[in-house]
Parts: sequence; C-alpha cells; structure tokens
Amino acid sequence: MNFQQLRAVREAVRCGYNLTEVAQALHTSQPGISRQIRELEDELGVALFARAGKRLTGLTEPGRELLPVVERMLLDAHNLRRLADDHLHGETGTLSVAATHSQARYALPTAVRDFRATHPQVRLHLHQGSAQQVAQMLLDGSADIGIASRALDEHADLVAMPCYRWTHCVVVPPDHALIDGELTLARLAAYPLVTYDQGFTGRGSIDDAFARAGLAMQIVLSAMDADVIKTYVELGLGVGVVASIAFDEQRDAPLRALDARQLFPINTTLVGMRRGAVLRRYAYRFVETFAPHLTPAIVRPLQMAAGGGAVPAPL
Amino acid sequence: MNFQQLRAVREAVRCGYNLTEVAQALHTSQPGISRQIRELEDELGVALFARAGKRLTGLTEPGRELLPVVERMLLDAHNLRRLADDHLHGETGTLSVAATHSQARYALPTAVRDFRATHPQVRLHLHQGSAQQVAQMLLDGSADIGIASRALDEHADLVAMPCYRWTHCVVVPPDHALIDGELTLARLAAYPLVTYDQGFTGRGSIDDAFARAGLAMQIVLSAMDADVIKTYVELGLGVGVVASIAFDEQRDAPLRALDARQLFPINTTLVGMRRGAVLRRYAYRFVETFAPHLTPAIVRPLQMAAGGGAVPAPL
DNA sequence: TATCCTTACGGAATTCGTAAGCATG
DNA sequence: CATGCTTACGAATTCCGTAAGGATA
Repeated sequence: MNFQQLRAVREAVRCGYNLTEVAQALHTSQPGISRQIRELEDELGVALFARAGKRLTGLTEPGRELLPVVERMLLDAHNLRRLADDHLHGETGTLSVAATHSQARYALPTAVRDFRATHPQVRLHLHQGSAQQVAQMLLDGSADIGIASRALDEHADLVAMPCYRWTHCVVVPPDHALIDGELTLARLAAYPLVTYDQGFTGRGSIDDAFARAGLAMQIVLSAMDADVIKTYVELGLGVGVVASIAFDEQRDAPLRALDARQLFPINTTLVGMRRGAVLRRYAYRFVETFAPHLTPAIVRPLQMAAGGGAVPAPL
Repeated sequence: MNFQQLRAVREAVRCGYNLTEVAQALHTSQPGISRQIRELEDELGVALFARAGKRLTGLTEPGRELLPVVERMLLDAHNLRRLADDHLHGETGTLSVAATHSQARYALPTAVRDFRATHPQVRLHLHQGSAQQVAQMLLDGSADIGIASRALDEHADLVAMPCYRWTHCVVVPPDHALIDGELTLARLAAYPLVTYDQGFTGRGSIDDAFARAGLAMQIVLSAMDADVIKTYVELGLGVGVVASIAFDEQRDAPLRALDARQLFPINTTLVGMRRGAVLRRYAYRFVETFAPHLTPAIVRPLQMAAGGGAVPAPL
C-alpha cells in the first residue's frame, strides 16, 4: 500500500471512473494508474471498483466502505505537510478564501484589510463563486476557508459555523412611492422587482416570504450581484431587493434603502472548512478577524469532531 | 512520504528513540531506519526528533504535534486492511480479547460460549493481564477488545463503555461468626482479611471503603485472583473479600458468601477498544454478546468520535 | 471507429543491506 | 570501549513510461 495507489483511487472516483482522465490529473501515464489501482485491489484482496468489461463503472460495496478511509489518509498526509509548514514558515504562506460575491464584495473587505495589516507575509487568494462552488472548492482542497450563506452546512465533510445574521433591504429611487408609509410585502408585490438570481444571496428567503404570504412577485430582472441590481434600479427598471450590507448611504447616494428586516426571513452567513483538515495557523486568525467569536479554540475542536453519539447506559 | 517512514517514526517513539531497537522491531537494518526518519524530516522540512549529538533523545515540538497524525494514518492503513478482510473472509478470522483474570474467569465464559456457537469460524485469543496491561494491549494493537474494571477510560486513545456493575462479597467458612448478625466494616476489620492484590479487581474500592470509615484493615494475604483467595479462606487463613461474580454456591460449597454490596463502592466493568480502530464485524457482535446494550450501532459512533489529544491545539 | 483499459517490455530511479566511520557516555 | 547513529557503496528491486493489443459503445 502506498500513497500513489490511494491517490489513484481517490482521483478515479473524482474523475467519474475515467482512468485516462485520472492520469492527466495526476500527471502520469494511464497504464500507471491502471496498475496502481489493480495493485491496491490485489493487496487488499477485494475489488474496489465495479467493472463492465474493462471499463470502470463505479464503486463496489467494499469500495464505498473503504473510500472514506482512503480520503482521510490522504487528508492526513496533507495535514502533516501543513503542520510542518507552520513550523517551517511561521506566518508566511498562502491562504485561499472562497466566498460568494456578496460576501467578497461587502462583508470581507474590512476583514481582509485587517488581516493584511497583521499578516503582511500571507498571500491571500480570494475566489468567487456560487455557494455550491464554494462548498466544492473546500471539498477538493482548492480553498481553505469558505464563506457563504448556505450550502456549506449540507455536506458531512464540511464544518459550517455561523458568522453573522443579516436581512434584505429594499432599494428604490429617491422619489419612489414606497418611501412613504409602511413597507409591506403586499405593497412590494405591486412593483416590478429586481433582485438576485435563484440560488444567490438569500434569494430563497425572498421567495419564501412571498410564497408564505400567498403573493406573487413580478421579477423583471435578476442578477448575481447587488451592484448590477442597484444599477438597474437607478435606471428605473423596478424596485430592488438586496442584502442590507450591500447598501451604503454615501456610495449609493442616488438610491434610498428601506428597512425590510420584518418582511424576509433572517439569513445567516456561514464560514466553512473541510472537516478534519488542518489549516495553517494564520487561517484560524483570519476566521477570527472576520468573526471575532470564532476563536481558534472554538473552531478547532468543532472542525475535528466526528459527530458524536449518546453515551450508552449500563444495565 | 511513505508508510515505511511513518512506521519508523511511530516505532522510534515506542522504542524510546533507540533506532537499533526500531530496526529489530520492523525487521530491517538500522541504517535503513535512520534514513527513513531523516528522509521524512527532510521532506517535511522540520526535525521531528530532538538529538543530542547523533543520538535521538525525544521529540521536538513539531514532532509532538505531528505524531498523532502519523499514528492516525498508520491506524487508517490498518483499518483499510481490516475492512477489506471483512469482505474477503466474512465471518472468519481471529479475535483477540484481553481481560483481567476476574473477567476472563467469571464474566466472559458464557459470552465466549455463546459467541463460539454463533461464530464457529472465528478463532478466539483470550489474553490475560492486569488492567494496565489490557489497556496497553489495546494501544499497541495486540488486542481488539479489552475488558477490565478500570484503566480503560484513562487514555485518550481508548474508548471505554460500561458493561455492567458489580460489588464485592465476603466469603467465610460455614461456621464463621460473621454469618450471624449484620455485616459491617467495623466487624470485618476485626478479622484478618484475604483479598486481591493492589490494582486488581476493585481492590481500590475496598481500600477506599475502609479508609473512609476510618478503619484499618489487616490483610493477611493478597492474591491476584479469587480462586486463590477462596482457597486460603477455606484453609482458615482469614475472611475473604472477592467480587460477587467470583462466588458460586455450588462450586464453592465449602464456603458461605455474605452480601456486602452496601459496604463497598459499586464497581463498573468496562469494555474498551482503540479509538478510531475499525474492527472486524464479528468483534462488534462479540461485544454485543457480552453486553447486549452495546450494539454495533451504539459502539461504532462512540468509537469513532474524536477524543482528546488526537489533534494539537493551534497557537 | 474512437474510446478506454490491459499487457508487455526495457530503462531509470529508488530502495536496502553490508561495511566502515565516528561520536558519546 | 561498547553503544548508537551516520556515511558510502553496490546489488537488487521496484517503478514508470512507451508501445502494442483488445474490448466495447
């Protein structure tokens, strides 16, 4: 048994059981991969992969059972290097943060600024994507820390911790009729709306609110980020619904924001990381900078916990 | 990084940093071990072992931090083989149970009989030793399951689950004065006692009871097991104090047992296993046979839950 | 027929043990 | 001076990529 074999197995699953693709991903030859897998199967005495003729089609039942252990071993190998790097390079290195647009644009900047000030030697990589993409980047190791409002707590191999809560607000041109009087979903429903795409920045909670009130909304335009939304509201296309953090009185002077925290469900922004993955020391500092209650002492045990069970009662 | 290197590191710690001894343990040459360790250190970039001149004297701080991960990786390698064996050999294989004398002699026999009946293909190895030895056998992998009253819950790398509770009883010849009237510690203290050695079968709780009552006991003879104790009580050497399960009315006809459950603290027998170690399917069946409330569904999650010490704290 | 996996083979790199060297208690 | 680790070196093994072969959608 060696790590090359384990890597081949993991990558084979990731690549949809296409060994040619695995070979490319691992920068080696395809027959090599074929051998690695066969050798491991021979050593263990069980077939890990189901085959249709010569082609691999999926995992066998033993394969499904062994795969998590294989992945943990490779993760631990990575952890070993990370821990060593921490001692070798101290507060120097890189940190990959994946975030949704809203977080990257409105929530992260101050944390990034403060972190840069205290950790000038750390090169920050900021990746942007949908919540699902953020989760995927954590899972495949291309991001250390993920920040999004959802999706991060829907995978057993990720640990999600709440950072802060937020709600949406309504943005309108300064002379809009909605500014006067109480804001209600019913009044809102009367106007064409401009808001987030399905699956972005709490769009779900907007839909939920209208659905629960039995109201239909007319979305005239949807976009992935608040900047685009606000631009179209300025053009008079409709009423905007964006995350409160996305509105700044000075920067967005041509518009007015209306408090809408009673109208829509509260959203929670989560910070997520791969369960069991050791991160560089400064990564935990970054989390703390972003969400001061998430200290390393809080985060580490949560991240390593396997998900507990009840203590059995003796007779 | 390869498993040979990891094994060398683990064994070096186990062998007290004597590489010559490590080489023997791993059936290889000493320069080989020396190289394995140095190569791993070179690859990681940090020294794992502290050295005085050429000799290894202990772990460095990085070494202490990395060691748990190294051990988990090797344990996972072992787990992989175990899981594969389960699919290869089904209900066939060996099972090593380590137990204290009391457990092996009085508590285990019916469980062993029942298990043998349902799993005729499993070769049982029953090891005997002190509670500390049982714990050690679990830790170094020479036993799968440990059964003892203490010591199993004192190590972060072991998981201990309560099986059943028991107390001591007093055994005397059939004409003894203690048979009449209420049994008290004070009356007991008046007689020479025959009981377990220090560290065996709840000897601690006997000492505690007398100490708390402010009474001195005169132990005329102590032994490691109840059979020896009962023999000397038969010879009239003194009054015996043994575990209740160790007395059988018919088998021990020449003696009388007096209920002493109010006199001494209750003891709990524990079943222990290595944290995170995957066992063969039938091993969990054995535990269930011995303690019916400890079903595989209860035991597995408990065993895999993260314990202390597995992961180093940051900062 | 194009894709994908296996087998065969030869060169290269790695691994490992023996023997000798050196520091230390 | 005995113990314990390192260095040096040559043999054996393992590893890996190229090339050819065969099965399947």
